[in-house]
Amino acid sequence: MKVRLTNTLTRSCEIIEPLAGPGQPIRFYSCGPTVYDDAHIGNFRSFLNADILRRTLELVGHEVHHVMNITDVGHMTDDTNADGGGEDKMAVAGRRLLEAKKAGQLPLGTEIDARNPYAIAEFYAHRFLEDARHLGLKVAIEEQTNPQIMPRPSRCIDRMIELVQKLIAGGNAYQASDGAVYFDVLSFPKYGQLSGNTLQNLREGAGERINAAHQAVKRHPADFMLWKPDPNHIMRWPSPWGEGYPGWHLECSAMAAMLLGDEIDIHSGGEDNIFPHHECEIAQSCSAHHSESFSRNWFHTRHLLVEGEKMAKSKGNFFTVRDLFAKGITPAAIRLELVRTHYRVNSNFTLQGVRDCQRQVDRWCRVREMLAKSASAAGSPAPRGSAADRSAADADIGPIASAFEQFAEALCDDLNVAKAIGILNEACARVSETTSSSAVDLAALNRMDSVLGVLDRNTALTSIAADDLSAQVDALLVLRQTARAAKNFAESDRIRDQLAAMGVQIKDGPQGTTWNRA
RNA sequence: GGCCGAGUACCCAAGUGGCCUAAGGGGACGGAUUGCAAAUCCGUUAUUCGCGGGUUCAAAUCCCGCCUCGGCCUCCA
Repeated sequence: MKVRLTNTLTRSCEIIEPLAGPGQPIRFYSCGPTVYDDAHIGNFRSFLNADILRRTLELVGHEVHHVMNITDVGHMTDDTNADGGGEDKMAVAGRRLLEAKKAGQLPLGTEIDARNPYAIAEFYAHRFLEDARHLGLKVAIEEQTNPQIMPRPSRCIDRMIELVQKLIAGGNAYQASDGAVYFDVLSFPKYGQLSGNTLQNLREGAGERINAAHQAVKRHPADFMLWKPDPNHIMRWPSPWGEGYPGWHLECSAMAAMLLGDEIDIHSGGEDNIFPHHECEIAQSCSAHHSESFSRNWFHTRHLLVEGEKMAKSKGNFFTVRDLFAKGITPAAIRLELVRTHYRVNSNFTLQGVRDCQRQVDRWCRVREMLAKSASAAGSPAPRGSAADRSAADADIGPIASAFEQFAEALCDDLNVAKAIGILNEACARVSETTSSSAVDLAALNRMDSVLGVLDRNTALTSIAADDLSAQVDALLVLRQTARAAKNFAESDRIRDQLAAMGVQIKDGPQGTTWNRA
């Protein structure tokens, strides 16, 4: 089975085969977060779709070398001056942290030097990795044993300087009269191929955000910065062009080449990365390495709306994943809500949608428990490798196992997650408790979940405060059970109402009463 | 102005020329179950695909026009 994926560069759906040859790993680079604040659900939609792609490639047997950067350098606040002006976002984050500290809003035990940009980046990078692992981002889980797969640009400045030197030597970059080094877009005729923003189109567009004074020193208005000398900047390094900092397109070109090679298979990011970021990366990488292409396939996830509107702090519809964890929503439900809409369509994140996903995952978990119970009761081992064993298992193939091919095929078809979910649901409805195929079905379900990544993540992250609650709830449930045994239903219902007022919903089952936060 | 997407039931969403009188989930409604609930399980829930034309034996799917929404055009996932 082969994975087909829409390539932004060619605008067509293409089969993914390792560039290095059959059986070789797929080299996959994802643009990761910039760590001057907590990542929000929109960021995670893009990261999780990259994760689904990676897991789908693995499902069909590819080895995937996946790298995701954690950007801690080079982002400016001032959008009217794209050539490196404005304030460093780390400096702004430091001020914000300082204010939060004064207001007593930082979590207990947080000690951070808000004047040190590296400490700020480290603080948010750590929080990002926590969030990412909760949501099952495989690259972040692997990072624990192999830290280099999530590189930090601040530790790769040498590679960036080398790249700039190569570009200058090759005639693709120049130092302007303001001291900054710029990429010469006229030296790269394919500029604009990815985004459609060809130099011709850019000129017609006559962007109003271009600052005339800065444009004056450049050979072409679209030339972009590679190195900015600035002895007063909060994060700066020595370079042949003076102490300063690198342009923000440089990091991915340098780190992808360092960790994956000059040409890679797939490069991903959010749709807003298409231009200018990825367009500029292509120009830099191809020019520096004298190669035809930088990445064979470009994978872009469209933006997320929240409750039908563009996400914005001022609208009150801005969520970080931590906000949602705090509401008692499980990581699995958030993960599913963020990946169930096709990656090439804008999705609309809603709290209702998260609840839908929660119920969906709960149901799959129940099916899995049932299969596990039934399989262990039957004592039937998972099918072994021998031909005889396998044919015996085939005779007994259950609804989930027989849906597996279709499920995988849906994912291979440009990551049709919604269709795959539909196939799984139909199969779940046909699972019965008395079946001799439980072990086979269970194995198939677990394989499906190796892509969905939700079944082992369906537990709410509880806080310290929650433990007090559970002690109270348990005490009330004992009282209620006593009342019910005495057929004092008025009292038992009163206790149930009291629990409901505490935000606790209860279920009477054959094994006793269970509860959860409503 | 340039480039790129999208409009399918109350909500989310699959379907890109005939197997579509349109998957799947949520909700709602009906049934089973329950002391009553909740949860669970079963069933019902779009003759119709933004609007108007056209092509075709056949259109949600192709073509033309229109309307609406979203993204990018040097902060951004």
